[in-house]
Amino acid sequence: MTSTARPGKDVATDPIGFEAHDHASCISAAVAAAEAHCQTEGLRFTPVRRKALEILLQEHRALGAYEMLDRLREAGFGSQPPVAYRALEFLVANGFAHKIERLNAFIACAHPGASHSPAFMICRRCQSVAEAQSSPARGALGDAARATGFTIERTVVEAEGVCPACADKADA
Amino acid sequence: MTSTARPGKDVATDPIGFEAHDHASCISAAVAAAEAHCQTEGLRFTPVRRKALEILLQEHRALGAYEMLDRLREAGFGSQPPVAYRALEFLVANGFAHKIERLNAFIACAHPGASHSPAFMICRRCQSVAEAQSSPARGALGDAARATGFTIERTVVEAEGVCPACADKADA
DNA sequence: ACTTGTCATGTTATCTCATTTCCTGTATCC
DNA sequence: GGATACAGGAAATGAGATAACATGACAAGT
Repeated sequence: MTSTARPGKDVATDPIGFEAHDHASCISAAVAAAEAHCQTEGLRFTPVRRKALEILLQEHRALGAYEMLDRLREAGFGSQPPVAYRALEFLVANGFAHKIERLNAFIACAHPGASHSPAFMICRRCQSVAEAQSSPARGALGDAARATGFTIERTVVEAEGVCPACADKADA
Repeated sequence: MTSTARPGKDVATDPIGFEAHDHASCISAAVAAAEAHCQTEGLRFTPVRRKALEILLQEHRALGAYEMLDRLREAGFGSQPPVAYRALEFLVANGFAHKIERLNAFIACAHPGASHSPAFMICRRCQSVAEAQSSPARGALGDAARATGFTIERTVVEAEGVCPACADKADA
């Protein structure tokens, strides 16, 4: 994992997105954006859901459902799996988070609001995940779909490899 | 050997999977091809591995590891999870099968021998899976990887949607 | 023929991930 | 107030995956 496993502090150069972040403000901004979105859509941004999103943003990495459950329990919420799964399902359904199929884990959306067909780069060394955009329907896959009459509704695009930080470590 | 699935020949770009098959012969052909490949590569195409591949080919759909385990047990092999997982791992490692991350399930490779960066189309109604080719490293994802210094080693590309057969059913 | 190393298989136990089911509270609408 | 729809809590279980260890098959080296 990352060198600095201290949530909430000194994350300024956190390599996880492969870039630097002003973490504290990106959290509050994302939460506020989610809240606003829920308001306009008539969705309920309840305490568990808010807390789950905060946790994902704070960790800034892919979190398993049971890790999420631990955090939620610490925060005083229910401690049974469905509590975490329901909150995560809500976040994913509304574009505030994504599920990384390869890891069976969840991560806060890095581009909330943006039109979404996300792609992920997963470091097999440090497990860090970076989010990018993709348009898989416009490549060979799209051609195949059109040729067979398959209707694409959603895509999972996940690249596994080595992030720059781990590559550097290996060189040294 | 059959009309549609000739391993080793250049069917590589056919998005097969939502089409008719001469099943019996496509199974034996694929098994024979796998056997030949193992021979030349010095790999051991043991009874469990052969049976596992036959099962995948026969079912012609994505099979969970425990379903596979059930079939293997019926066929007189060991009945503990590692038996199935090891056989599946061998098949995947050698390109005879693929794992569908979205389903946590395994399917026989539709283009054995072809250079492999597979993409899948998964019907959310009937769970059928078709295999196509993809080159995700050449699109937006590849650009993002180069921009950040991420080295792509492997990609998972899975599209979820509705297959032509199920779409027809819905129309009717 | 015997030993050694390697790989495959079998088995137990355990771990992680995910869902079903049922019940309770609480907003909202009429 | 009563109906209804949704959210959350809790129990139990299902489903996916692996660690750890023992045994068996087989080829290579002596």
